[in-house]
Amino acid sequence: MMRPTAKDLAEAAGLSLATVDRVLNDRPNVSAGAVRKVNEAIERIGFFRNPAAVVLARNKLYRFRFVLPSKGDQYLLELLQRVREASQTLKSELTEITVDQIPTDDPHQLSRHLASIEHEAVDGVAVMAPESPQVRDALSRLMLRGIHLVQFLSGQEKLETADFVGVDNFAAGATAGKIIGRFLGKDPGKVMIVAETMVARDSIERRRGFDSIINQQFPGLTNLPSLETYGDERRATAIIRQVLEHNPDIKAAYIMSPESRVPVTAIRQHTDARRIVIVVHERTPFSEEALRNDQIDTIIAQDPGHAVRSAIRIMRARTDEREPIASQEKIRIEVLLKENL
Amino acid sequence: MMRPTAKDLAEAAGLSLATVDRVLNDRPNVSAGAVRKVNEAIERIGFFRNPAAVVLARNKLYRFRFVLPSKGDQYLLELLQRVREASQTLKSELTEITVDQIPTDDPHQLSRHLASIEHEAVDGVAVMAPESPQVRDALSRLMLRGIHLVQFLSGQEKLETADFVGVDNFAAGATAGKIIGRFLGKDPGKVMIVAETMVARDSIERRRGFDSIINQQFPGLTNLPSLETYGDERRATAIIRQVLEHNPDIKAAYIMSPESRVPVTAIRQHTDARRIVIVVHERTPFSEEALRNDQIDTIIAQDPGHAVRSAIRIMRARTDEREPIASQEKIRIEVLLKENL
DNA sequence: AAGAAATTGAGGTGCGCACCTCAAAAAAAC
DNA sequence: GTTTTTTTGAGGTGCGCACCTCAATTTCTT
Repeated sequence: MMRPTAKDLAEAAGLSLATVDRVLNDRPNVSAGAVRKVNEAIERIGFFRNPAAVVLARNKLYRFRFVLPSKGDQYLLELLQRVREASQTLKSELTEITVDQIPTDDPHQLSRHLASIEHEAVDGVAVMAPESPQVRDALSRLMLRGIHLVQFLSGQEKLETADFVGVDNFAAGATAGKIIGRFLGKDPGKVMIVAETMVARDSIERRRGFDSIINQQFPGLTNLPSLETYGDERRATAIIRQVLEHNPDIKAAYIMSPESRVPVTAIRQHTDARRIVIVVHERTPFSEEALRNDQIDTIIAQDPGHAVRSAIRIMRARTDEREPIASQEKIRIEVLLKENL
Repeated sequence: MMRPTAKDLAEAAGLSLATVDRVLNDRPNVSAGAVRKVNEAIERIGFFRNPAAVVLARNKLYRFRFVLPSKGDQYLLELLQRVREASQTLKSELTEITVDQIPTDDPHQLSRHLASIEHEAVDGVAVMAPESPQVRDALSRLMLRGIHLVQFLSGQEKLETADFVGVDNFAAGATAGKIIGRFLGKDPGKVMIVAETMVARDSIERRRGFDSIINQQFPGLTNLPSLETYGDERRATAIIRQVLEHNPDIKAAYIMSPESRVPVTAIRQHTDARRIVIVVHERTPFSEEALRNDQIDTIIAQDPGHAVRSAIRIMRARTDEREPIASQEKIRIEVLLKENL
């Protein structure tokens, strides 16, 4: 009836509590036979450590940190909000979460910052930053110091030994392509593609996914070269306008950057008469509103709340030396229409 | 530096540990002044009970139960699988989950079963069952007995005092309508709609949502009356065939029931030449495969794993007398294409 | 003012485990 | 066979809280 305790386990294994404790906690000086006996008994009586007792006895705080860009778009704000929420909720669960905002586009500064993170201060770090060899090295060294790393929402080339939280950007691009292709039907036309920069790995993969679908399945459509805004509003508005004027047969636009306000506004200003299909990334107050007002047609999103919680769960599991549950930690590529917002 | 403990709290409040304990656990014989002092001190020093210690001291198991239909489709199997998974994971977290499979379409039997659930045996129950006044009463009585109820994935009319886990079926139907409308473009045509039965509230709401979008936004399309399969394969195949033959201008099909194998197979048999758009509900091995093979175009899904975990989290929160975190517990209407499976 | 009732304090126990020490027993090495 | 090393056992402490008892103090009654 009652859950078996370690004492029951010791009895079942025919050993003392001390030996059982040694086996359970991988302490030295245990014979192979004892290990076997204990494991057998665990199976036999169905023993589980009471996690509450473990936490209490270890009396340890989980200390996790998010390293995020210092400036960014609305999506970043959403993300920060979710981290704060999670932090609040987890305060009562022995988990302390801090956020460092760093100019992540400066590899020097970022890797210096990463180098300054001590194992004494933190158990796990979730980093969202663009790729660079320096950063990659800094991350590797972080892991060597025994800190559990989560590569958070894209950026770096995947380190094999680190966990990753985020979507498959090739698939995300492909999904955008499929939506645009199907919404346009058989009419031929051109597709405008806007990115903040094509240096980032995310943009490259999205573009590849997008191209692959359009080229294979929608031969009537032609993808224009990617427009890069460099986060500059004036530049963005100008080049979008120019491209729209030179290509009256543009039927759709794919905004790959998480910041969609500037491109969408620019497009809408110059296409009053034409109704072109627009697909953007990430759910933000702006994109949500735009979807509601029929300014855009679809949002391809990854739920930031999910991502944050998933990263935390993974860091927690790693700290406990457990395997994360893969199925639960996969971030879905969400397709949002006005109807399922 | 250290987390404040109850002892620190007592000191800060200028009271004894015993009184603090009385306040924290709502025990009798405490003056209003003491309550005030303690609450003030809690705010001041930022006290949180160590949940691990609470669980350990209370030494109590969470006992939750899922009441599900006894027979059903692949989606039900998925659901059972997810419940088993969660049950396995939570075994190590003092949570015990049982499943009762009941012929939920027999209100007598179901309400008798619900009546037999004792508060001594279970802290919370998640019920998935079609609506009926009898069942509704049985559920109300269940709650009066102090058992926390979650209305699980549709079925009953919502009880105000109970929690609900599931999607908005009107919105789900609307989403299906939007997809079909946009995929078909401007071509006029008819849409076939298949349900298991139109008695169930879910089907009715999905149909209403679907109709509202098609009628408002896609005037070229006409929705045919709902075909009811009653879960009978032969009947389903026959009526689908008949309707397809009588309506050569059918351009799309919306399968509302979670069982999509029979209708999709029937449709594909009789539309080799025509390529009609098919939207189905729920991700199952069949629907997933069909999407991969281009037999269908879109799946509207609600993640069963999510739903199960959400129901458990809610029952747990209620048992702890905490508020569930609403934002985390909302089940999304997922739009699945081949690309974002 | 005396008795009754309500409130507070002091102190103990147990929840299940981690972590520690010291002695005893068993196995290995010589 | 003796010494060294390894393995085991017994026992204790503390983690932070819930829950209980009994006595002491305060507040309310009349």
